[in-house]
Amino acid sequence: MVSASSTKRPNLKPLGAANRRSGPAPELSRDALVDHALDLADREGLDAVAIRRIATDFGVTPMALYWHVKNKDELLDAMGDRIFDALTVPSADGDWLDQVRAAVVSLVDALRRHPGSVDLAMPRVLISPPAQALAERTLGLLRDAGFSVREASDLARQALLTAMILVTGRPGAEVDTPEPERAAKVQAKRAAVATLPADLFPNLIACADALTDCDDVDQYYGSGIDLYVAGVKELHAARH
Amino acid sequence: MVSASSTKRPNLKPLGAANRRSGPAPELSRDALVDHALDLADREGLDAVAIRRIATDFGVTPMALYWHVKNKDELLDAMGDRIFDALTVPSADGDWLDQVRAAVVSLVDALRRHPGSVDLAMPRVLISPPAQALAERTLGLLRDAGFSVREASDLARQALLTAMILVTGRPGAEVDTPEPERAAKVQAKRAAVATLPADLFPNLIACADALTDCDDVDQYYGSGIDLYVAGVKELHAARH
DNA sequence: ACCTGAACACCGTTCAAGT
DNA sequence: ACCTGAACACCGTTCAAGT
Repeated sequence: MVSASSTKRPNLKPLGAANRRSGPAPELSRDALVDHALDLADREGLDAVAIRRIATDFGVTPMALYWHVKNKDELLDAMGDRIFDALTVPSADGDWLDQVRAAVVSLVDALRRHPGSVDLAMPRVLISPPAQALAERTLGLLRDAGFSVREASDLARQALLTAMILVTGRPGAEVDTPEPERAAKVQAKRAAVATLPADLFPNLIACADALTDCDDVDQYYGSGIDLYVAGVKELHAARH
Repeated sequence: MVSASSTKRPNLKPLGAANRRSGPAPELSRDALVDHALDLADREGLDAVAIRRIATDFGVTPMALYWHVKNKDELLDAMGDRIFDALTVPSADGDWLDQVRAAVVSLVDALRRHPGSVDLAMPRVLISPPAQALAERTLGLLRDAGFSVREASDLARQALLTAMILVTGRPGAEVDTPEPERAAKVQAKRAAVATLPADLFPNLIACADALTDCDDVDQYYGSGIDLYVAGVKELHAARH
């Protein structure tokens, strides 16, 4: 019952562990590594996911990580896989278009949990089992609706891309920048628009606030998904 | 008519300049810097855009770059702006929906020229003058068609995101990975799919090739843009 | 105006060695 | 099985100094 890592600590630094905020610095393990990396990416951006940085967060030397993970790429891949682990394949009832919508919704929901690591999802979508399951379902829906292999593939890919881009490109969610300078960037954009001649750029000026911020997050995702589903519907209708 | 930089070269390395492939290593200047950085990103990915790396490409010390550019962020911003410089605002004739399509096409065409730097575009879209012009036009079209400020803003943003994602996510265009390992990654994906039970994943198996490669690039972009335009059309029709 | 030298605080990774 | 020490080749950036 002795608290882990209280014994046998070399007398180097004051403590070495949890000196970063929000870091309880738990037992080192592959899972703990991936979890911490995902958290880090969400809080400070993907660039903050550094072997050395994570090592000090765990109170350990950088090389310790190489026991649990082959190299940084493998860590990144594991993060991508972990994102899809939260994926739930929706139940198969309702209109086929509703089911397509449900698939995109579940994709968006999974990605929203780790906005800082969304870019890691694409390369793993054909490898992660839950993602494979959802892909199979979606492709089946599209194929049954009459789309060709090429069309269904393109539409399914677009579904993932849409979900990714909604999360990544959400205004007000620049994940990699801490509050002080994030506000400065938004300010810079609005300022750049504000100096424009009002007679030449009436619409841009009118939409500046709507473009740089996002009052209702759920309706933002809703309308993004609506656009995709509406596109699929229209393309399907145009096939006759 | 003496060739530039042939005089007064310190006797350090053999030559120091153009030792990287494809590098004529021209006169150092802000424009040359940005051009080279864009090329680098297209050939080897955005990570290859490093101050020190670029410096050696120009045959110069890293600190020399800081005269032409405040820091790396400013270089990245300049790259984003340069992408939009190739943007042509399409002529204003035809159906409003055709004009919306033309706007997306021109966006895609600009982004396709620098696939490695597409991610730098989003933060500059409200700051780059050509992008402002296209945004104004697009927002005007959508507003005139009856969409609200919020709707028009979301749709216009989605247009940019769609263009970005089409270029970024194009199968067979993993920009950051040189040929040897790129083929290996595609192979890994297809292998992962191939080992799946054929009775449970018929569609995924049937679509594996279509998902991992892109035979006809122009039709790929065409159908991606079609989906967006069809979505806008359907959303517009649903407003009555 | 334009560039260098030296220095600092980072980064990923390998390899041999410790327990 | 799990971690460390030392080393290597990178990275962005600052500051004082050169021409």
